[in-house]
Amino acid sequence: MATIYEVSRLAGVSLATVSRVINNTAPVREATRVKVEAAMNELGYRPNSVAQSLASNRSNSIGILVSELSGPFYGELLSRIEAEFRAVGKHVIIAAGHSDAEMERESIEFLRSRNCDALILHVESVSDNYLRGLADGGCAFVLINRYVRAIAERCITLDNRHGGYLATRHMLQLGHREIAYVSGPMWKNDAKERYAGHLEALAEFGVSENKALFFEGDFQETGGVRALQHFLAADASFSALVCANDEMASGAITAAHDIPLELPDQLSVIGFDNVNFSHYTYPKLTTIDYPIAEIGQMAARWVLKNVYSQTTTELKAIFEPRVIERDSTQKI
Amino acid sequence: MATIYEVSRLAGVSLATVSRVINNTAPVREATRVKVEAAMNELGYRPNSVAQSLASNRSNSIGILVSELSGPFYGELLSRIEAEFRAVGKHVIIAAGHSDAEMERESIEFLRSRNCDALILHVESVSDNYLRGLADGGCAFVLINRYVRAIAERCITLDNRHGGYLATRHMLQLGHREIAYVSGPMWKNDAKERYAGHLEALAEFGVSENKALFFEGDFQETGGVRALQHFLAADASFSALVCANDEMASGAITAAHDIPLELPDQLSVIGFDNVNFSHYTYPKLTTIDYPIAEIGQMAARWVLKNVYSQTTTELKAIFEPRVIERDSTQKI
DNA sequence: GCCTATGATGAAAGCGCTTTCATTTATAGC
DNA sequence: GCTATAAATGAAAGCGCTTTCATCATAGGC
Repeated sequence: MATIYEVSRLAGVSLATVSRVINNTAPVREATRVKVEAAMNELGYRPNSVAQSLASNRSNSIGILVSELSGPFYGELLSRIEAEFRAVGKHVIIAAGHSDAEMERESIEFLRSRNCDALILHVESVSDNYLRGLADGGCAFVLINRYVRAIAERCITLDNRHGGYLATRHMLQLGHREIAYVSGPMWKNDAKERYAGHLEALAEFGVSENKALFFEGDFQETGGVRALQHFLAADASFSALVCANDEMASGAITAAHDIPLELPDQLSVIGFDNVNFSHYTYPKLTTIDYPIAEIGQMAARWVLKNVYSQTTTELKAIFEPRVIERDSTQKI
Repeated sequence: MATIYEVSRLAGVSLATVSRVINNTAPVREATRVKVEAAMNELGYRPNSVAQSLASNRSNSIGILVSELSGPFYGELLSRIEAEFRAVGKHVIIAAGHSDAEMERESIEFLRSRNCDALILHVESVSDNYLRGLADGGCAFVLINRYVRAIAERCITLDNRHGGYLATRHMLQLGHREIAYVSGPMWKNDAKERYAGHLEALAEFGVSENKALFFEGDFQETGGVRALQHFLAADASFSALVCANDEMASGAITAAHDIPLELPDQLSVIGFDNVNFSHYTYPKLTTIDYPIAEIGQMAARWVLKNVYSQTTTELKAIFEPRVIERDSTQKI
């Protein structure tokens, strides 16, 4: 691989000048630029990005930490973030935190040791305090899907509470009054918020909460299966099932088929997230849209603006969910 | 951030010695090692990976190019590859090629310009010739899910033909004789191979091919929908539907529900890939397992062995598919 | 034509590490 | 105790770039 030195020799100019034409960082006479470009072409020169990083103290790499690389949710996120950075010649290093505090911390350290210019973090288990400390320590990062007051300006979130509210309100507006709720793990913030929204909608319609119609699942498909079995075994009476995510909704639908229960005639089901398999269920799942790609895009733009000082469109910190009505819900 | 120089000063040794304890690259007296480690701890020293890369000509980064970052298929692949490299302190840079020759080429160049030590490529559009040239050019890469004879030692593939064979044989063994086939785009190699396997199974059972029962789809859900509509509109007679991937199978199932057609009573459907949503369909999809995670793992090990000279378990180049029987197929 | 302001360019000093080679120190053999 | 050998360490030269600072060329103002 040719180096900048060889290019400078061939073009008959100094290293500095070649660097200038590469980075367009200072005016260069047209004739000189042409000479340099010709030399670069002749040698098939490509700058060594590692050397550039060392000298400029910029790696042009952004670390992304998500809980899982697989699963329908994060793929879209990564996809959008990658596209956004790729367009400006920066690259993305990925790591998985697996919803475990220790692994999340270790992953963050790993990414930092890689000299990332910035991090985009989707962490669930690490403490608010840790994140605050990270920010104080001068680490450039933006937080996705989590709100930490002390570093509010770095948080990009979905209004989960409103989403929970919309889901249950949708059922209420269809006339349902006996509404079972399958929550995610209550230690997870989004699970708590969605549930709070659920209660809010119930209250608004004057429906009192029935503890027998609450089940804490695990955000996995099996959680939905167990939830439905639990409600049925307890002989609970309900015409609608609100699930805190699509995986559990899908599990519940599967379990319902096995009973069998006619959907949506005997039971209306709504999910949350609008992951891309949600229309593969039968009946197609009504759900709450989680604009994860947009959120990823916004996170990327946050980095572009705050770390790379690029002017960009207005940043948006809170995204609004909305109901996607398909076939799994119905008037009672 | 502390530098190696400060550590050496504090420990009262030379740069070289500190480097030796960091990399464990030459024997260091125990007492010295302890001093150095104490100094590193005191300063909270972490080596600058960019400087390491520049000096050692090793970036410890591996570029991964897949068609899409989203979608059920690639997530698992990335997940496994990341885990494998992470365990040995290396990181993964990702890029998407979007099944477009130009973008694939550009992505490869992008990754190379990032000084990746090796590339793991899942490319569909770029030519065999280009790949051969890449190999000749000294680029270290391994190819996933594609076989190019000239660089066979770099290819890790699934036996797609055998998979296609298994899918159709499964139907034949259930007693089906009128079997419709929904192919992927025939310019894609795996689509061609799977179809070849289909024909092989038909031949083995003495069933002659019926052109009216072939449809070329796009590997997308809509392709499956259109396929079923096409066959029905043509008034074709068939009791089984073999789809070249799960997306199309899912589309076909959706379309069948709309007719409505009782599944699997009136029609047996089989997919291919065993992506993670395939059991969300109703009835749960019988399919051919594509061990994508294992393939990813093998690709990572190929790199570990051939690029980083690590001793590792035996490498395997061809993986075998197998039938995953669920509820969408049934004896006739 | 001379002076100044400005635009172009080059020399050279890093960036933080690895690695070679020479030197020093410890170990063993007698 | 002395030499031959091995083990441990240090000095210094890069790795390929960016960036500061000084210098040189050019053009306009009078």
